[in-house]
Amino acid sequence: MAKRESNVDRVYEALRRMAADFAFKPDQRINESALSEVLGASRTPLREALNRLVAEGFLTFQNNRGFFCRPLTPSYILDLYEARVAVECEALRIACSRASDADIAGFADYLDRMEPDYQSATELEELLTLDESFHTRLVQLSGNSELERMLKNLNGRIRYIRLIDLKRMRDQADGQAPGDVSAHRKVLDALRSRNASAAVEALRSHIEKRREEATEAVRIAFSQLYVPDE
Amino acid sequence: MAKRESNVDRVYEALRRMAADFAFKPDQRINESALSEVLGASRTPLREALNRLVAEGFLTFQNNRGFFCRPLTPSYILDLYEARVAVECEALRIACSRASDADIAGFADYLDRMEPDYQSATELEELLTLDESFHTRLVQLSGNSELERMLKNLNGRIRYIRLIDLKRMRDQADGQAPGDVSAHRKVLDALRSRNASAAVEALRSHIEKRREEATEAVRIAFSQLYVPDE
DNA sequence: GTGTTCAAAATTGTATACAGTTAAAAATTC
DNA sequence: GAATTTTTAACTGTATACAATTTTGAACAC
Repeated sequence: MAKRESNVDRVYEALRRMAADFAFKPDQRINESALSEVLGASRTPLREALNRLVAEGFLTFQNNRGFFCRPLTPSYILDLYEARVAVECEALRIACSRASDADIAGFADYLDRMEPDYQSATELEELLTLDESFHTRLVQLSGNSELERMLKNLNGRIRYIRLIDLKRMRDQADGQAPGDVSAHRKVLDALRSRNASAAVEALRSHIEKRREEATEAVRIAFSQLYVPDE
Repeated sequence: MAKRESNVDRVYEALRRMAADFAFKPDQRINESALSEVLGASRTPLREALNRLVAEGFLTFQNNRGFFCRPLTPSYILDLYEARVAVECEALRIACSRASDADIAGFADYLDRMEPDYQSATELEELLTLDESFHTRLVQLSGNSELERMLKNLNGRIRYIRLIDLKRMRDQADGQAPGDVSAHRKVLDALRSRNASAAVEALRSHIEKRREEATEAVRIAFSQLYVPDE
């Protein structure tokens, strides 16, 4: 029986999760020796995994100084969401002209099946997974694996931001509830009628609205976090 | 005096160049020991560089089997060009609404200065660099470093395809000459008048036209390459 | 010849050692 | 006591060794 997962893969997955959840403090150096002990692997596979994460934009790297956790700044958040608009809207445009009727119907079914879960979800992680999977499946309808890869990367880096946003939405419940899928339905309806420009505009405004909320949520969370301590 | 560039950086750059120019045969395993000797470094930094390239999509990796050069297939080429449309068109849209007049004027100056070089360029590499820099600078006008990072990655992987395309354009000279910048001018004019939708459509059709040519050029190049040998 | 089995060789996976560099602490100067 | 230099410690960079795995190829059966 062949071993399916290598040590590097395991370490990589663990690190990605840690980076996505900001288990590392922003801009702080990551100590390789300490981390390798925690993860139960030597520095060699650890550094290979860290190099992957640098290439993917989760971490940064400086010569002879090591690996650092990338901090969350407003302009970084803006960049990530704009990149999502680029990737998702173009994927949707392609899907409108290229996806089969069967695939679109399958996507519609999926949304129907998920809606009850979406509205009854109590855990933020659960909500987040459902939201992410809507966007992922949408991009998959384009059949373009480069766009899919890009979205996966962006989603990984946006995860923490989304969590902060969802937390605020649940706590405050001003405006729409976290489980609102009406924006998703609007996109689906336009897709079903193969109206590319309407679909793209619906998706664009959905993502941009979420970006505004998220930026504000992160701003508030950080202002509460960085109270001058003494 | 601090050493600016590490061994990994040097190896990474060499490998990226090799991968972009298909110095490795498609789908063939990359021998780490042999390669480390060629590059004058041990396997440790070599593997770190290889891991970066896998994360960036230049190479693939299989557990216990090693690193492989990714083959050029028609659907892969399509995916890359579609991703370019996604990234560049959204960047252009953002640039239309956000770039300063001064930055746009600077971009126009750049195009004016480059046009003579473009038309007199004899080396394919030179033409390629000029074409790439137009698109890179365009994306930089958006001020979004994620889109810039994405384009850089795509350009790296498309390089070889573009070379094949330019070679064919020069050899055949059917249709437009390689040094034709009229499509670039059209994009610039729309950008200058801040007409986002016109600019985006001009850029989209430019990239898509190039994609069609490139796909055809690669098809022909490969059909000549893969003649049954005996 | 084709397919199978097994041994040998080659190759990858990872721990470890040590050199080179940076960061921290201590000593020194003003 | 603040700033500067020197010393020490910690950490990163990379070569190397060896274990685990895969590939190769020879021997064999049919």
